[in-house]
Amino acid sequence: MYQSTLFSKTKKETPPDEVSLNAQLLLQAGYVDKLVAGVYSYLPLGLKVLNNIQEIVRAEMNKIGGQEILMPALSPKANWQKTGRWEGFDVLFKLKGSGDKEYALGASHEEVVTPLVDKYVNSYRDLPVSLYQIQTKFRDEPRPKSGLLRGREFSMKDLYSFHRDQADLDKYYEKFIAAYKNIFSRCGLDAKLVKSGGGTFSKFSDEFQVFTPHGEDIVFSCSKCDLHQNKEIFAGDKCPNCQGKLEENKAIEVGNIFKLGSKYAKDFGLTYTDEKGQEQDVVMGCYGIGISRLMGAIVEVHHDEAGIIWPASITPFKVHLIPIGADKNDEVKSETDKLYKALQAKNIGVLYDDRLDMGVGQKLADADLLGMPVRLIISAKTLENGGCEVKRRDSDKVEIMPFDKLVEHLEK
RNA sequence: CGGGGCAUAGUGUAAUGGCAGCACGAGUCCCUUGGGAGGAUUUACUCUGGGUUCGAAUCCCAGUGCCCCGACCA
Repeated sequence: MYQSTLFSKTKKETPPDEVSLNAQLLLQAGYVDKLVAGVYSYLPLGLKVLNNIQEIVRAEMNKIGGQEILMPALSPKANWQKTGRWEGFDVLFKLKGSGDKEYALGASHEEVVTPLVDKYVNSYRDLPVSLYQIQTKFRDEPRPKSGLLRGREFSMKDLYSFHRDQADLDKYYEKFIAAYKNIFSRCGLDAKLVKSGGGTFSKFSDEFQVFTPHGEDIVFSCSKCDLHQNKEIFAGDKCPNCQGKLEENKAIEVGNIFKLGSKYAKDFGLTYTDEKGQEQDVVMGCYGIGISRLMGAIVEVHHDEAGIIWPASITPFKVHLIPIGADKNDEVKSETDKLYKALQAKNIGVLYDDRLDMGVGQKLADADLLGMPVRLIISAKTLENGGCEVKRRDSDKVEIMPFDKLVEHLEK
């Protein structure tokens, strides 16, 4: 993509009132725009990142048998009354339509998915089944904060699994833990599985937490046995497993999985008939990942003083191509154009800084801020040296590489 | 939902109760290309509603919004 045509622009100054790093960097670099507290627009580059994260999540969910659907964001009051969450879910957005009919904006989808599954699941032969969606969630948080980490409207993947009994759920639950670990590591994050307090309907849950100084959760980790527990449920000073010493860390919750049991199945009469002709309650699990929060968490972890450092797996473009002196030097211009086409032909994502009226300092500062993993510079100097300068965003090492080797090198 | 801070041009900031200014940006022109360069010229601003005052960006009251701390986070 030509940078001169890019809708968003970087800002010279960091937003002065933002403290959280992901908010500062994503706003300054023009990845997102804030409409009101906790509500963001995703601009062209930001949406690319979000989509890349979604694709990783999709791939891992599909791999373990998840089937993607899309449920409505709007749902009728009656469904929420059935589960007791019309009144019981503090952050639920409620609204009135014509004829004073009342609705909720989806804050979670048990109230939609359970009656949906009830229409199709009748027999033990129909189980297990896993349905997921990637959708905008709405929660009227009392205090949105920290950029993308806690919003009133955010992108979430929620999967619901349905089983004939607890043993089957337990078996699947382990698969999800493995899939979640893959997702986070593919996104460049080291997420720890943390035991945590559950909500109203389950005694405990498992959270995936990324340790960073700007997290809002506190996690106790055992130095000996790799047990991690949320402060919510545990506040002693020794590991309950092995009496090892505990370390306290701040962390961001990027995923949360629950065993729901039959609570929602009972509310909606979701049952199946077993081999003996007996009617049984379906057992459910629920598995969430905050897609937009994940994007914020990645920035919290991957950055330096100059800007963002995107992991290659989710970067909007792999390469930032920057000519220097292209308006004066025809060869610089033509070689850069040629390389741009060659990279595109190989499907290597490339942002071409073709802005002619911009000083080199500004271009390089933009490149650092925007954070593409590979920076390529072509100038009279690099052409004299036989090629193009290659620098990775996460290192200070600079090397000159001939054009014929370059494309091949970048394909790796 | 309790507490604190802040609110001036598109952005960032200045102005004892007395002519709202500067920088960046944006427009036009010139110049410039290895770390936000320079010149000429144009452009645009006091969150909302009340009050005090001869006079309010400035003081007072209310509201709204943003950020931060806490509570909350199925």
